[in-house]
Amino acid sequence: MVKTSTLQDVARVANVSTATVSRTLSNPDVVSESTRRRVSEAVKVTGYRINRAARNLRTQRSYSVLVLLPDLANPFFSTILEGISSHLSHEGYSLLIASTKQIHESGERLIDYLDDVRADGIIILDGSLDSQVVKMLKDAPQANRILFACEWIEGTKFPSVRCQNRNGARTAVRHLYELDHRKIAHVTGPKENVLSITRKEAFIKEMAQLNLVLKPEWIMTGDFSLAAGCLAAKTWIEFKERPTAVFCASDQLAIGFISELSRHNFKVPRDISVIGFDDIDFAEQFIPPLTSIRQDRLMIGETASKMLMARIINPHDDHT
Amino acid sequence: MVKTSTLQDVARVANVSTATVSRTLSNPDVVSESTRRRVSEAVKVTGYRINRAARNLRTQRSYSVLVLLPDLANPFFSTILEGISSHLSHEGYSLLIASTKQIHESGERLIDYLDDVRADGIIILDGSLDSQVVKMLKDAPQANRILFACEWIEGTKFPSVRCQNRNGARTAVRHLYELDHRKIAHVTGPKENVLSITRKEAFIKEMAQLNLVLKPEWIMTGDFSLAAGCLAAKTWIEFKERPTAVFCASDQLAIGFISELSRHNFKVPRDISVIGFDDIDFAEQFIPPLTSIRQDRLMIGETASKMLMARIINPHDDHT
DNA sequence: ACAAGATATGTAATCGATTACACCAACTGG
DNA sequence: CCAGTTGGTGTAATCGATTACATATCTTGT
Repeated sequence: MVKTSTLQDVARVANVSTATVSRTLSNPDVVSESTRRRVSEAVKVTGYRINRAARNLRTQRSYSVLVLLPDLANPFFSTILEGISSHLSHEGYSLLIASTKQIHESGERLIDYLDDVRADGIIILDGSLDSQVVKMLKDAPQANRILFACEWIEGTKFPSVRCQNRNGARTAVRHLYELDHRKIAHVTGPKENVLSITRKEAFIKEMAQLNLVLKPEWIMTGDFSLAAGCLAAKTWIEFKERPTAVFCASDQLAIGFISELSRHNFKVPRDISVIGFDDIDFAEQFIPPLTSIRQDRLMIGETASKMLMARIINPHDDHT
Repeated sequence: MVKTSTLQDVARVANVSTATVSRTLSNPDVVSESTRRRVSEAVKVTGYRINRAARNLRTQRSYSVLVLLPDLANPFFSTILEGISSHLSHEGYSLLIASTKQIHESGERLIDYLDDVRADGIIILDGSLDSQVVKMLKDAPQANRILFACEWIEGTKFPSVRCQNRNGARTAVRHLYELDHRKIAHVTGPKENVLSITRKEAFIKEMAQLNLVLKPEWIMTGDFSLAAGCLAAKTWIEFKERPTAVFCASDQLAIGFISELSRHNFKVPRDISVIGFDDIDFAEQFIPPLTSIRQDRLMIGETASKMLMARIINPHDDHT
């Protein structure tokens, strides 16, 4: 076992009390210039490192935040994580990660993270949480230290940081309209997903706004995946009257769509214009004809982290 | 502030001492059947949840592991993370994440995570750590609670979990050989990267083994990226005598290579066979002609986690 | 010169779980 | 019948930092 030096050791060397050392470290302004120097010196010679476990116990805080993902292996979330992580680390907080699946499997309760001082707050990136879990979270007294990012759950009061879903969809349609497209199709995400629904609604609304005809079959239900994109492409090929443009609810869909078309010797944008949603790096580099509605995921992560931090530090505000 | 009940509360309700409650919870076999029942009951009625901060302080352990990544936004690591996370959660451990960049920026020292009881061990997924940092880690008394996965650092005694780089490269060459290819090119990863170097060496060795001619210019230096793959494709096109197959050190390279070729109306595998390395999901689904050397990243993560856990629990073994 | 305030520091309780040690009762074998 | 063992439980110290409160010293204004 490695023995690190404690506050006591520093106090002894600096010839002051532990209280003074603690103050010097966490609130240097209240101690005198000379003590500050002596303590700093003592910290240096003893190689003192604070013991977080002790601080956490005393302050009942962990100085860390839990991020809950639906699935760690999904690259979609990594940029958001990067945003969160960067802000947290800047604030001296640590980042804990868990996946919905594992929480569920291990029979652990999400709220326990807050209860047992493992995390000071939770950011949830999963809009399809079990409704029982959601209910428990909603009613918990610590609910104000939980927020959603990217996805959210309709009908709860949890704050959420979202990208411009409505606006994005509108922009996509406008963009295609300005390229003189009048027949525009849409490939949606999973049926029950809030993002899908929001984007689809905005799509329909904007089509109406522009007085464009929208045949029901032009809205193809997918699930954000490449495979669904391929499927949609096959459907499109079969149409008697083919839309000249398609707005896909994700880049994965769009890429699947384009690649399936190219397998059937259709060319983008010669035969059809495709616009995606998310702006994943991979797409950007790989499929030049793919235009995408940018989601600044770094920013989403950072904003979420900032909001949560504000709530942790000032738990009584309701931050409306 | 939410007041959760403590061991004391449970003890009072069950009419036993805190010691007994603690024992019941962590080591049920040593208490009598009847106490066990009374305590469980008391836990239920009080809604007791252990306070980890207190336990951590007392036991000087945090029951969590830090994973250090070069860059969170790189999707390559997410599957490894999934493997690590799943095993940790199964063992009741938490997963802390940090990126090399942020550690560096915040001026924090990696070893502090072990020193200040934030983490019990560290898994490093970054083979290009600053050599100063590595040195500090190597000499630290807690060095036996650090290990590498995927990448590693030559010349250190840190254990590392690796995929079959040498074997993979050999398999790739053999595979191409069996498809009757005799002129095989190689696109490498970043020059100084251990993975690149290992794979390149194995490639060269296997080519020699099979008595195949290997022109120096057939080895193209890349950096694992799509862009580098595109570049390599352009180089290939320029060759007077074109190799009929190419082994790319990553799937990204391979995809870039294939897509650049298709832009110049070359077809895979008609004009050239391409084999990648990593087996990223995306590639698999999207580029059917791409064969790839599978890296079971889930397994790598899980193995790393297991190894680390063994070292945490039994710190004096040297686990040779 | 002295009350009132400001400034700096020390004393000691505290957070909540773990565990070494002590203790007692019940049982065993000779 | 008693020494020795076993099983079950309680007492209290402990981990290391924070902080309310007490105390001491120094200013400052009148």
